[in-house]
Amino acid sequence: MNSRVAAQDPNKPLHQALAEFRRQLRKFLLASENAAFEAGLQPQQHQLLLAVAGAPAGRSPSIAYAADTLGLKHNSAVELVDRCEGEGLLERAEDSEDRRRVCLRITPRGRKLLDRLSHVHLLELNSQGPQLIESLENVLRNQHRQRKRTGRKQLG
Amino acid sequence: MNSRVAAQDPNKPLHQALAEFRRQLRKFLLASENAAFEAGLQPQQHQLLLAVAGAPAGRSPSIAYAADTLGLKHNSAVELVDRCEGEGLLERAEDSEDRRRVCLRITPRGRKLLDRLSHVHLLELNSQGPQLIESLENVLRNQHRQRKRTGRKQLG
DNA sequence: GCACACTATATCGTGTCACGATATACTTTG
DNA sequence: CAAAGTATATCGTGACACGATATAGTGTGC
Repeated sequence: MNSRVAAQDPNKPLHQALAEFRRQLRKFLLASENAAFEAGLQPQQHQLLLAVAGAPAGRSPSIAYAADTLGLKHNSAVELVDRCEGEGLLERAEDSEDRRRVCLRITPRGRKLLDRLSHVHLLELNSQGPQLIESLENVLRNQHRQRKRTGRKQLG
Repeated sequence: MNSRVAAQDPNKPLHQALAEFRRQLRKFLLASENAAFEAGLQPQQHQLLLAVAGAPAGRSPSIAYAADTLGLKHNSAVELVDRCEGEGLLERAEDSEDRRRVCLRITPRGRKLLDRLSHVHLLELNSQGPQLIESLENVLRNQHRQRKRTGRKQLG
């Protein structure tokens, strides 16, 4: 065995596929961050605006909602909102139903920036989305090959 | 005009679609980070291992390669390698062709952890990959609707 | 074979941000 | 209204990415 140079690591194809997928992911995320920077926002600020603007119809976008959506702890969300509010991107408003809650509302300025950013993202995804999908599908194709070696150890 | 409660923001469908896509993305990224933590690694350490293990055949994985792949500056990559090396996940080796370069090599321990993580990621993507793709395609569908309002301002 | 520009890696001080622990404000329940 | 539960806020800490800078190796012209 040990055909030629290869056969070094039977998991290599999987690692390569996953690495390529992450590469595509990062490419998009980097483009997104750059777009945010160019608009004068921190990436996280953009994400918060998007989360608030994209909140499902019936749901009032609170701090807790933001934390959940962005995968942050409550306190981190509070701080992020502080920063956004400080730059006039959004504002805290009273929640009519529960006065413990804060209802986040995007300012005209924030909305304008977000609209522009969303447009940029649409274009970006339109152009590199297919590659992203392909790299993901390529990972999944790997799974089939995996099955026949489930349980085996790599040769030590 | 102003039909019912809606019509508040003509960009809302786009924002919602993008927000949902980011939500899917974060779901995967969070799952990935958790998997890394459970293996005792920082997410970035996992990414570095994956990048090194998934390097294209001919390419020797240097610091610069790592920085480029992970979207980091050189110095940040150096620090990340320091941390990984400190935990015995990989080691610096001499590059035979260019002695300025460092050739990153995964240790047996690092490889074992990475193999396990890649397997977990494969399962994860197999189960939530389709949703990710769908949310992305849903964003792209939005683009068609966009065309007919290009250039118009939202009603003030 | 040495001065030069160029590239790769390393070090250090700084700033941002997420976090845990904790505090405060409001709601609900009894 | 007391107690328990939930939402938001504050503060100190730590991880990490960065810019600026330093060091080491490579290639070129002469």
